[in-house]
Amino acid sequence: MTSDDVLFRPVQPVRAYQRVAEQIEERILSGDLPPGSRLPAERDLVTRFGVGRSTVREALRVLQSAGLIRSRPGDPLGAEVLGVSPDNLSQALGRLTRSRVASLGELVQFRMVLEAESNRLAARLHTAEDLARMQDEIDRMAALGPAELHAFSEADARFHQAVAEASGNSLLALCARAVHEAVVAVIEKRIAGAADAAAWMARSIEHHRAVLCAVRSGEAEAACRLGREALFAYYADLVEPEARRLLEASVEP
Amino acid sequence: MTSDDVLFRPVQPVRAYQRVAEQIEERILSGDLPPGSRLPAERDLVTRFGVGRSTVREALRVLQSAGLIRSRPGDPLGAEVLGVSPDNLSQALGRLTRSRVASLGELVQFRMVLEAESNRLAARLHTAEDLARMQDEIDRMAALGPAELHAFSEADARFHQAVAEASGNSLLALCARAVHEAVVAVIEKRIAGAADAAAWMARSIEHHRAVLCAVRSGEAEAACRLGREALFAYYADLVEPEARRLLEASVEP
DNA sequence: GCCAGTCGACTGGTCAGACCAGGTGAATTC
DNA sequence: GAATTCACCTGGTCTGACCAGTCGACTGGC
Repeated sequence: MTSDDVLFRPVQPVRAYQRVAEQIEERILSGDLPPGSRLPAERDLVTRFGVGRSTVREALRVLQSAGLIRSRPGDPLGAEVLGVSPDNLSQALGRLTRSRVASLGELVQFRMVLEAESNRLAARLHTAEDLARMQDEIDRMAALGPAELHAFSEADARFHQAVAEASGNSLLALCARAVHEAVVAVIEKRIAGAADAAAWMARSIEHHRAVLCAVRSGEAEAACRLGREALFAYYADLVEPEARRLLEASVEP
Repeated sequence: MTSDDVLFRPVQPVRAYQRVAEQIEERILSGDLPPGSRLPAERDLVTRFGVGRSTVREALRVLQSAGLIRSRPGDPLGAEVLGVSPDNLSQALGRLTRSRVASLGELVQFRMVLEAESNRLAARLHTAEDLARMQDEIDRMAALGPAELHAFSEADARFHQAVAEASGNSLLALCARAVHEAVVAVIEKRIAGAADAAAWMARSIEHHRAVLCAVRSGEAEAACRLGREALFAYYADLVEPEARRLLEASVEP
């Protein structure tokens, strides 16, 4: 009796650089090499692992492209351990959209899902500090003039970030941020050409106040619905026409 | 008047391997190098880019670790272009959980969000082929004995994959798969030690039938709720006790 | 004594050349 | 015609070298 119908699995050769990268990654993920600590110099690693320098360097490149370490030429302390960051996540999402595997419509719909759920959970699990952070960002947005669109958009991002973190799920928050970034990267130029920035900003502030109100009073479903509707209102006209149907399926009650 | 308060931004030197990697990545993402096509040999790239071989190799390592290409020693055709894959996504998610940035509870809750939304959208947008695929996988699961847990779990994954693809949002499907894989990677050993595999499998099939039924008849909210409840039922006892509160906030109506 | 400049010993980034094991396909042999 | 051999090319690895940049200790002048 075998729980699998394959007795032997095909085994692919493991490259030397891969084993080096795995060992170092294991040390980082296990917390043995905390963020801020330093790796030994490359020429040190060469003797420790018993491999050539190119092998060590390829391993370090892999770790660096995963955002786990950062190296700077001339640094006598060696490469710096960065720990796990969400940059890799947003990078992967960005690739998916740039390669047309995922369209802008799908990206926006995905953001609707994440933000709506963030709102719902935030309404149930928020703390007083969370509410204060959200209020702060709204105040900051309200204080900005129509020419400061970039700063406005950053405050907007921080507001949504605060909501996502209030949800208590850091994974949700990280993904929401990555998707937000990906959407902004795609759509930034289109939104900049919009006609009446002032009206758009006023409406946006209005919406954020409504969300905060729903979150504060614990109306989970209302907060959830508000998030969906707002994204639909902002982006429905910017996505591909055939993607509108997708978005409509998401907002329809 | 500047929309940014910084006139000059700090500029970090761009490494040679980075520019090489960017050029190749650009070609892949733009569709210029479709999946299945081949990159020139390394020694070719050396002359084309005018850099050393180690530089080319480090660039290829970065692309390979991002899942964009795959190289095999001795292949006279050169590295193979794989296109964008979700492997990178699930790898990043796995790192987040392994490094305790995200707990298992958060991972499961995130999966609840994605699957519930997949169910909801699938109920609204499914096609006849989608329904057939789901039915197929349920039949396959029902035909398996209690000893074939691994095959059962794979069919289960394919069922959820079919639902996610029926949602019409490929990004949602990719992320759902990545999260599913990450959950399985963490929890596989715990679930294998569960007492009555047969009862567990029967209950699982029952649940999948209920989801399919709701999707087929277009009951979006019911399908959504079923997804949440099922995940709660399966995993609530396996996550950290303090994470139960998170999950309860997700299922509570 | 203190500060500024110099210098040397590192660092990572890059290159060139070499060797190896493995795969391919054409030439060779039966 | 089929099986075998073999030259050639692939990616993987190692070595040794050089460069530019960084840092710290040393040394000069004030």
